[in-house]
Amino acid sequence: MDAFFASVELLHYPVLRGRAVVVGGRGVMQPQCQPDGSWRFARLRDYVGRGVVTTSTYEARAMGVFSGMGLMKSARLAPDAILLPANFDAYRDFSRRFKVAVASIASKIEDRGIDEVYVDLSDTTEETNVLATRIKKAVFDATGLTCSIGISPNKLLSKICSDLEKPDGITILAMADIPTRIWPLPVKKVNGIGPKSTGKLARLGINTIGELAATPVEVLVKHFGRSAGVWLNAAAHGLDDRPLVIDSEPKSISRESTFERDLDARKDKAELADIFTSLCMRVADDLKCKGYASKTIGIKLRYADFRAVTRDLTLPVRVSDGAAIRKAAGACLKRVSLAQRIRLLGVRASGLGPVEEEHLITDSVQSELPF
DNA sequence: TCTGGGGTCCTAGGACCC
DNA sequence: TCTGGGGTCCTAGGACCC
Repeated sequence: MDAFFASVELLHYPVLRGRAVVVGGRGVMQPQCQPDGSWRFARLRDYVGRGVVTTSTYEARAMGVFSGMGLMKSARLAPDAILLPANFDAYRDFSRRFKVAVASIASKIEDRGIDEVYVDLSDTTEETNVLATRIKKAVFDATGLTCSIGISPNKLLSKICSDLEKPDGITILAMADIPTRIWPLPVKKVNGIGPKSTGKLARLGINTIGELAATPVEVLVKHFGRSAGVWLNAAAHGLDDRPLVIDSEPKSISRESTFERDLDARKDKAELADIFTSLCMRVADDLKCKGYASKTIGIKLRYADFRAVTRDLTLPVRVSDGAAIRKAAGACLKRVSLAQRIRLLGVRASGLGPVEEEHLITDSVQSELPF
């Protein structure tokens, strides 16, 4: 989907079309309808806090404002940009609608988060461009939103080329097009090559996917290890044999919160305890809502210097209630240093499985006996 | 004025078992 | 006296993605 969250907001506030608009932050003022029928919006320049840009319109991107950037920093680039609070319920609703629309045309779908899917079109006989146009129309009819589609022999290439003609694009790519269309691109366009790998490759003088393809695999293996080196080489040649993952179960469920100011384990004890308990309760709610229980409870702390630590505790049986989660998370908390100020606290449940019934737990305890 | 929140996957070491 | 090899589970950290 193109600038998904921002585009959903524009459906709601069409007066903002063509403007630099940013979605993000916490405690951002909801747009207010004036007596004369006009809207009053928050401005980026007035934001104070630790929020980041969740999505920005293409007009805002043209000013250098991208996802993940601190709002205070982006305010220097685009002080007059409109700032809207995120409305995740609406985005989830539009997400469901766009996926249903795609599914009405192609049933083999891999869910890749709120605004992306992979679709297997290999069984179709329809002309590719016609098919892509039909999918885009179905999505637009269902949501009023545009998307961009990349069609290629595999997921790696489709992901890259879906981005080439954004917004509202269709890009069809064959293996023979790789030298002209893929190799000139920077390596970070490959899904899986992030900031760290991009930096490391740059230090080796490798900046484009073509330069990566021209690098002997032994050189890559030497610097990135066997597994990553071989993968980098294959990716640069557009090779990817991963199948679509049609149905998948969640592996973990977590909640975390960054504080408005860094908190001190001693001075802000009560506040931290409240936040910690509430995170545990939210994880418990999420687990129950989705019908899971968790064998491993973990915590995450981020200190004022942005260093993060995690601790895990695996329990004898899966749990899903807030009290049990809090108890396990509390035990994890005892194993981290609380000498430094804290900016983030998180609670995570993994090792997910069905909620165990009382008699099953008893059975399993009994069966543990060695006689 | 640094840097959200919800995830997945990988690596690597140690415990433990057969 | 100087000690295998394979497998699984657990833990911690880190890279990456949406």
